[in-house]
Amino acid sequence: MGAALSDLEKEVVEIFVRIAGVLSLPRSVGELYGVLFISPKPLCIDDLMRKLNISKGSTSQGLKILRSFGAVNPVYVAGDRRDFFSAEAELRKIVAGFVNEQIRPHIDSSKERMVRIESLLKAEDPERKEFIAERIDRLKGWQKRASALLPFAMNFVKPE
Amino acid sequence: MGAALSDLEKEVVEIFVRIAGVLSLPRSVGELYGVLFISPKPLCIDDLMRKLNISKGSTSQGLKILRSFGAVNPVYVAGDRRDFFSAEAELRKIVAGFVNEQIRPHIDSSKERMVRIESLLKAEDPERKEFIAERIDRLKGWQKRASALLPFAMNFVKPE
DNA sequence: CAATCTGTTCATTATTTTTTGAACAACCTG
DNA sequence: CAGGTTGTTCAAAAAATAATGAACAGATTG
Repeated sequence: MGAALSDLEKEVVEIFVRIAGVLSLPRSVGELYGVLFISPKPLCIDDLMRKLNISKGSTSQGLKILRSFGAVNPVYVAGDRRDFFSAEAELRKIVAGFVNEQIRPHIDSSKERMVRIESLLKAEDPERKEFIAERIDRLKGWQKRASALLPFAMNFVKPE
Repeated sequence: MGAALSDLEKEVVEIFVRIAGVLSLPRSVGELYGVLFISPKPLCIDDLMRKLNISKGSTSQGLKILRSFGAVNPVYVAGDRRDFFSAEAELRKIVAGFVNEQIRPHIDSSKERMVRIESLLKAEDPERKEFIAERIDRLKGWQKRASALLPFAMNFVKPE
């Protein structure tokens, strides 16, 4: 198990680095998941540091994030004190975890904001009121569709 | 038309600033769209600069981005040399523009990468080969589902 | 319990991203 | 075409984000 990444590993890691970018996660999180995803054996922090040339701090924090939405599972390795990890490969689980941890909070807070906006509307200048009311309705419609899309998307990701 | 934002405007802008964050767009892009979205009248660069206290450069660049995926429309105002803009309020159009401009390129490049990965697999050590082949298959499955989800999501956003 | 090993935390450093604003080009307008 | 507007560009500055690594805490082991 060499210290450096093979060409194949590099390509796979690159895929997950891109995905991390889309999801607004640090590059190192994508790197870590990529290496674990393509590794036949569970890896420990030290393996990951060496393979990716990143610091212990980044590795530890990155794994913490990956664990937080279930993208990585701890694996017990007999006779070794270190923590080992393998990539969760069931997309459904990862998506569910990610949505719950990183998406739901935003949705909730924007619902609260919408309530506030509707009460501010009342005090609005009559001239603009009609237009603004229309826009707020529209925005509510968008929000509703977005929340409806979420569970659908999660279901779309079927168990294999 | 006051220089500062009302409380209601601030709340609406805040919503779009959040959305911009999720989409990896600069804060100022969200601010600009927010102000335009809630404005009954088209606004020019100068209006936007003053309302948001941002520089002319940011305003110009932000509008350029918004135009690039059709989130903002130029509006002709008689007797005024300046360019005016209004927010595109049809979600379907914005989503379509955004997907085409910002998402498709990524999808395409990751398809190319997948081809490269499959050819690298051939040279893989037989011991690991089986496992890695399984992972690559899985990844291809994910990609396929993601591309299938896209058109569906776009269709989900129906015309009003 | 001293010595070692392992993972986490967090202040500092490095990197990336965004904003700024002055220079510029294009365009009116009289 | 001189003078005044208007929008764009881009080098430099500022701000936001991520990575580093030393200090630490807890666990294990002889």
